[in-house]
Amino acid sequence: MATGRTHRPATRSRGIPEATVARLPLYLRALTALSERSVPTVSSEELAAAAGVNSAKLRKDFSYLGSYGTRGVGYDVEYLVYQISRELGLTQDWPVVIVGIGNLGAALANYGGFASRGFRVAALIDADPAMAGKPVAGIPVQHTDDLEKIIEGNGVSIGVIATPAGAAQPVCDRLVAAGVTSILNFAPTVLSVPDGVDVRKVDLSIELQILAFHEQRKAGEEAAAETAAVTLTPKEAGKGPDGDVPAVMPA
Amino acid sequence: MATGRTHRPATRSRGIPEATVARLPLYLRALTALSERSVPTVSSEELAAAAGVNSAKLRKDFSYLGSYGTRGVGYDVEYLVYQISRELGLTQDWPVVIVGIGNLGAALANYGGFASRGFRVAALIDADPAMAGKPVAGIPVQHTDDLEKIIEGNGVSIGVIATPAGAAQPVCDRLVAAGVTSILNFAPTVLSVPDGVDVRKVDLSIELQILAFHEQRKAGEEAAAETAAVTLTPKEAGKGPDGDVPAVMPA
DNA sequence: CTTTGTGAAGTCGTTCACAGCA
DNA sequence: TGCTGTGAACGACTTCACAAAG
Repeated sequence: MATGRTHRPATRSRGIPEATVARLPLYLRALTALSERSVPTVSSEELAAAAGVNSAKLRKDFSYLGSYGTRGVGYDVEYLVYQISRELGLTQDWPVVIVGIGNLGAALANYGGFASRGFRVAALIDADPAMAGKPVAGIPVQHTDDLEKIIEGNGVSIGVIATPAGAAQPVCDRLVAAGVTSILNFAPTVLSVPDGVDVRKVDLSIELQILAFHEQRKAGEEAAAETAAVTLTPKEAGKGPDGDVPAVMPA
Repeated sequence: MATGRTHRPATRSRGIPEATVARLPLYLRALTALSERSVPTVSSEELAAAAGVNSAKLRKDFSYLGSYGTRGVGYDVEYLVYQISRELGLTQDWPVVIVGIGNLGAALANYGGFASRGFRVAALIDADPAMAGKPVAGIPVQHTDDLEKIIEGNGVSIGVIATPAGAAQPVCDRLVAAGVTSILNFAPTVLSVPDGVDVRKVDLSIELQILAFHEQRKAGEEAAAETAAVTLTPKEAGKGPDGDVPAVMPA
């Protein structure tokens, strides 16, 4: 997961498990596609396949929202779209600011997926005075000096941080002080925020590292299949599983 | 979390839980920062704070790797950096290709976090013939036609998909056929891949939707605190928790 | 007969709390 | 004494399997 929450003791929000909440957007996306193809109903089996989960999980997830299906038939697509949208709070408009208009910030500003789901890019903010006034994705970039004014003037409660790592915490502090209570962080840093503020992080490098781990493991398995138990029995080959002796030793 | 795996029955790789693997890059980042400041040792408490987790979890995580600490003292920073790097497979070089050089693809190509951790952008690939030859982040973009040649010629096993949703599955199929076994997917689609191929996805829109859910909940709680139990008892207020009556009704 | 909704069982992950070691 | 390493308790999430409903 390129993602994860920070802080906060995993409270069950309105009785809906966090894991379920994280899948609702997935179901919504699949349902929207069906809706566009004018499909009237889906079974849990079909929808689960489209969303990439198994059907038992999907039914359990939906059971937290209520009894929205019809036994022997399935789920009404339009109705489910509405219910999930409402549950996720997408029936209202969410003004969002993006701070840090580098490559990534510009990519985010141009990303179509925002607008389509109730999110509106209310402002782009950057610390570089040379950027000020320049339009990115049709929106003029504003200077960091006006951050508080922008947040308060637009009633923004969701902020996206796409600054370099060093700038992230100060920006975060200012966003929070100005009233932002949800932050999506793309900077490779741990942000500390007061209680009541949600932080979600996306870290590209972390995702790749997780893939590398599994990739390495695949390679190791192939090798192991060839050399098939030469010296050690597969089970219990000494404590700390060392490969080669490292150059550095512990104190 | 902006992330999540697709397919595959959550196999415990080399005995290390998936949840632990996902946190190793976090520890590594914190340790690298300490290393740059020439800090020789850290306690689980300090390191946990820097990584944004609690110390019990950190110790448990490390216990899966081996006994790398010293009781009464803590962990040797350099030694741990080495051990975690090795465990994640970062002591080797991972050539990576990025397919789809739009705003996001360009941002990824320019992202410094890759090179710093053993990942090397081996090639940039785009379907637009007009892009071919143009340098992005100092690397010339190549045309999709040569995808297989590029993958095989560079021994690439990790691919990043940053194409529009519609192009993602075909691109994925070609990557896999050419030998890629790990994919980082930024396109908002569920990719289907054969067994043995890992897919991780990053979906910006999904992250925002999860934030919106919690944001909405916060607003609801404030309102509830004011109107304090007017009509319904907090517990059991009828089955499906409806807000307003929807425009569409179920079949 | 088909497909949902859900208790019960099972699996995985986190936290506690303390024995063990330096 | 201080801090790690870890069994054991706990809690969250998933899967099973079937009763209930259309």
